[in-house]
Amino acid sequence: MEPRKKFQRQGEEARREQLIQAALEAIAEGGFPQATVREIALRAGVTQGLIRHYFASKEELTREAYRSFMTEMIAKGLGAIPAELTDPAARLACFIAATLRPPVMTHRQVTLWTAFIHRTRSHPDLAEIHNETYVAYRSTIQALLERMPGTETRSGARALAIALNGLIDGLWLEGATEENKFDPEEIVDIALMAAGRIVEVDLLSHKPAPADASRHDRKGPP
Amino acid sequence: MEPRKKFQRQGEEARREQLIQAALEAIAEGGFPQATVREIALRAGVTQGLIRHYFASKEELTREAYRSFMTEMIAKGLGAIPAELTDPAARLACFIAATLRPPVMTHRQVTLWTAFIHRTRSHPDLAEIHNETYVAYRSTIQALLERMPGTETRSGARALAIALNGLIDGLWLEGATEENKFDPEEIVDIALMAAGRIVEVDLLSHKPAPADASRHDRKGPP
DNA sequence: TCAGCAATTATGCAAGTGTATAATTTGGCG
DNA sequence: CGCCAAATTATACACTTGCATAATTGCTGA
Repeated sequence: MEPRKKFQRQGEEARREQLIQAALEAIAEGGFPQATVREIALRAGVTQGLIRHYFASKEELTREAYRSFMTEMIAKGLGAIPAELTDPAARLACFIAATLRPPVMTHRQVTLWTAFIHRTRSHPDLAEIHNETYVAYRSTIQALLERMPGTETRSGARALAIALNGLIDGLWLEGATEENKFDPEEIVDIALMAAGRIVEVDLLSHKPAPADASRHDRKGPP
Repeated sequence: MEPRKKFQRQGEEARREQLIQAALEAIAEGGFPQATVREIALRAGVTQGLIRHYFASKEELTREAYRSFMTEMIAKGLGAIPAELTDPAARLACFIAATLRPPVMTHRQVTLWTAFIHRTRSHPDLAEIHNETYVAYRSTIQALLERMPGTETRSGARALAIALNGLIDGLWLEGATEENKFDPEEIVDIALMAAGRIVEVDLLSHKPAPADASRHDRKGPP
């Protein structure tokens, strides 16, 4: 008879986070149907009973994973705007570029998004999370627009924010779909060109330089 | 003992179409997980064995449903452009407006799209269908652009087509998500404004009148 | 050190899934 | 009419799923 599996105890917080990450990994790699309780447990290196111990149901784990995913993604986009940058156009350009580059525009991210967005349609609790994060996202854009020329009226700002939001979302979706192999920076250039024309301000001249990929895996100088 | 169910024979073509429509209905209403073989059969008014008789597997039914759905949706958008319309700007405006109005921009359509797009990530055969239809869609836009000013160079036309495609897709997705209750025509106006600025041509003046809803359910005059 | 409790594993179960196969009915054709 | 292939129904099966519950183990505090 095989011996019982050895294990280490972990704090509640760490385990929950670990299970959430394992769930996201499973969904990203195999799609939602493959992300069974057993598969998630396997990836987390635990047995399936533990999931039930920390989450009342698989639905609850799904909810938390969705919230974690969306929150983190928005933070990544906003975090790319340097605090010391004051020019509204430059800030907007920064946000757009960050949204259309890794780690936000990624095959994995889009896959996860598509997985959740469908569930959103039949699960009101997921729809609520979608709403919260979506509103936060669009008001972010609107805030970036507010100090720019041509946005004197509220209705004007609203329309521009909706248009920009659509453009960015659409390009994000398009750009991370594996088959349309775009040059990494092409989507950013197109987005800045188009967004600039929509708000009638030159954004391309404020394009931030892409992160240097050669330094990506390094923590310090060689 | 209950008597065996009575049935009528139908031609192969009719049955296949019927099953495909039932599958789409099931997916649209209950999401992909609810669209089981039994559920689809129930909606089609047949027993589950029949599905297997016409489709080698559920996967095959899914494929055909996806293809049918996408083909029909593209046709709806293109079909809205009157043949006698020659002005390129007017034709583009027509296409955009049709894409952002019913029956293309609809909660049901977006729900179906989200259902399939996720499956696309793990099923190469579905990804292939996605690609086919997607390429057709974007080259449609590019064709509409080709005779417009500012698209002299190929690269210019390509960039504009990508931008426009992103804008339209993003607004389509946004506009049919139930929570953001937009005024029906608001999205169209915003799209024409933004697209017009991107291609630097006035599109709003070419906006086609919305279909008269009051005549919708009528076949003829009262 | 050791008892006790929470964390974790192990096992089982009922429901639902896609699919295979056998049994019937239908409609057309001689 | 009567027959036969094809269409359709009915039944069964093996498998997976989420969840519940019992059995163990690791850790901590006295």
